[in-house]
Amino acid sequence: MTPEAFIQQKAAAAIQAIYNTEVAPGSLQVAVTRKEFEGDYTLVTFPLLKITRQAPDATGNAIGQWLVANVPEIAAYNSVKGFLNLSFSPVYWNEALQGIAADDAFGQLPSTGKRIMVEFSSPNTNKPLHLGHIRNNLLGDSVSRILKACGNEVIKSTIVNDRGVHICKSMYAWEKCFNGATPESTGKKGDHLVGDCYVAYAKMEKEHPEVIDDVHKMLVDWEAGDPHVRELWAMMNGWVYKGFDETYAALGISFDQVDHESETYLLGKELVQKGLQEGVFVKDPDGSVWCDLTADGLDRKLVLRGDGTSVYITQDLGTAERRFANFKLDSHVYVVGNEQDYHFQVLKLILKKLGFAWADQIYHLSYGMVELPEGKMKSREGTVVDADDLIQQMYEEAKKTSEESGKLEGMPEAEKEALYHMIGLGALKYFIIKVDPKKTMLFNPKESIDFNGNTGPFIQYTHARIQSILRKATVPYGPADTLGAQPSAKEVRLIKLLGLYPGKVAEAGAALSPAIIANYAYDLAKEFNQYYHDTPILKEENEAVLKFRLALIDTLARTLRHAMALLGISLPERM
RNA sequence: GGUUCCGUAGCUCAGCUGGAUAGAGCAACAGCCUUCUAAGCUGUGGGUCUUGGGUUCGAGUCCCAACGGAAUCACCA
Repeated sequence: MTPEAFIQQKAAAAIQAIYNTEVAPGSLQVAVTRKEFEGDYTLVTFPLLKITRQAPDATGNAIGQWLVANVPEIAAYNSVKGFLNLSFSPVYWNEALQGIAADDAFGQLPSTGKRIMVEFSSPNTNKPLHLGHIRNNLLGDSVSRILKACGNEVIKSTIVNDRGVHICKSMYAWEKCFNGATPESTGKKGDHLVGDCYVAYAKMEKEHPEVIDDVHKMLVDWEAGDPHVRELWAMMNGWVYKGFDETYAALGISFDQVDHESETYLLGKELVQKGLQEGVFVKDPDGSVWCDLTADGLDRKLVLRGDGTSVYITQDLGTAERRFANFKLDSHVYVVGNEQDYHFQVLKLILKKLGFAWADQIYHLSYGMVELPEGKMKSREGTVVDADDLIQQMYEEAKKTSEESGKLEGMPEAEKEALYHMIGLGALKYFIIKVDPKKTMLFNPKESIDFNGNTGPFIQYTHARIQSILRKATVPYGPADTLGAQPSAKEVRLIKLLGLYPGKVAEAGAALSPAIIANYAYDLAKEFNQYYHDTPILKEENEAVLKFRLALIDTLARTLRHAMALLGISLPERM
């Protein structure tokens, strides 16, 4: 039970005893005491005045007195202007810490028995990944880990947009003006080469607008299964996949289920027929099929063209239906930019009209764009921040900082390399993930990403500090030692923070917001560094106190590792 | 024009279901390494929480309106 819930329960008993009135424990307001006041948790008494018929302070005093007299865990109280501040006994905190230290699965919530699919990344195959994709990938990966920690079974999925006019554009340009260039012949990553083709095409179209007709013919040929076009398509997509795989590997991201639009783009057509029969859709004289959403405050939405071909939402309807059926999903999270808010609103609504009960279990994790100081990234103007470049840049920054510090002497070269990657990635991931997903965020390439302050490396560094102490410890220690000494005020603060963690995991899962975990991890690291600064650990002569502290910081390190792992960030032993 | 999201320190961001004097980091300035890792710690300065109403004992938080910014409203994906 959390300390808040404990106080709610006991305060309700107090009110019952003193005022002979029953209140629901959950309705009582309990918050962490502000640090300028004495106490651990605060009961807000204002809402109780109607029951007590007393002034705020008198109410606080009455309840406080009863609690101290009847609840052994509560050691002291003071009442200030309607705020009843309660202090727990030291033993309470010892036991709280012990509970956490002895729990190997601390941070892992009980199973819900639910299966959730998280779709993210879903790239186009005509250009390399950029910073916007990184935000998508990191959010999707992290949310998957968080939902797992919340006790769900999670299936990470992506749908590769491998067909359509965009890839035909790259194919067209490659045939016209790349002289058979390949990743091997140019030494270029495949996705970058195909991206170059796309840029080259844009230039061609500007000078000769008629080339678009050839591209459209290519698309028609593709759909007809023309061997030459299919072969070219397969080859170029193959290059892109290889390039993407490298980027995913560098980011530490993987999928359980990979779909390709070339295989799913025809899905949803039967669903349209079903909708027509049920009167959910209507057919216009030209043969096109629509869903009328005007009664819901939206427009009419096309679901099938007059020539019988599908539009984007057609296959999305079909894909959703197939996934819920095939995987027996309880819910489905789509990590897609906020530019598609309207699309998902419509998608859910149509699925609901088609009678699917699970339509309400579709969540659009809508995230904001990443902007540069000059505004939006534009591939045509060359202001896109390339994912591979950025990852490389962070690695170099980490290497430089590490070498300057000189702390890695004697470490094997291979280990150093791995560490630079870990730190560079940690900086990048944390930078992106600490921001509330729904907010537009700013990236300034000139300032790059900091390694000081509220950053990934700060937390990694904190962890390395703790591990350094634990390595040097000469006495054994374990969960039982958490009972061996009375915690100081700073130690109580740390234990209190630790206790918040499972709640933060639940909160992050409910809000689909990894930022909650990131900010928590920062608070915990920050608090430890203050503690570290003025509390010597290894120098402590009282062995019971020494062991208590070792057990405490070991638990801290473990919790930091767990939290950061939910963000896909590893913490080093040294740095 | 309709809908949705956003607006907190010079900059980047926190702020839990409404609670006490709105917090961090960066940048600026001043300190702390013969002492467990200075990627750290301590301190100073910096705010009409866009504005105006409303609900409430109490509003950065909830409601309404205005202003500013973004996205979207395709037989594109």
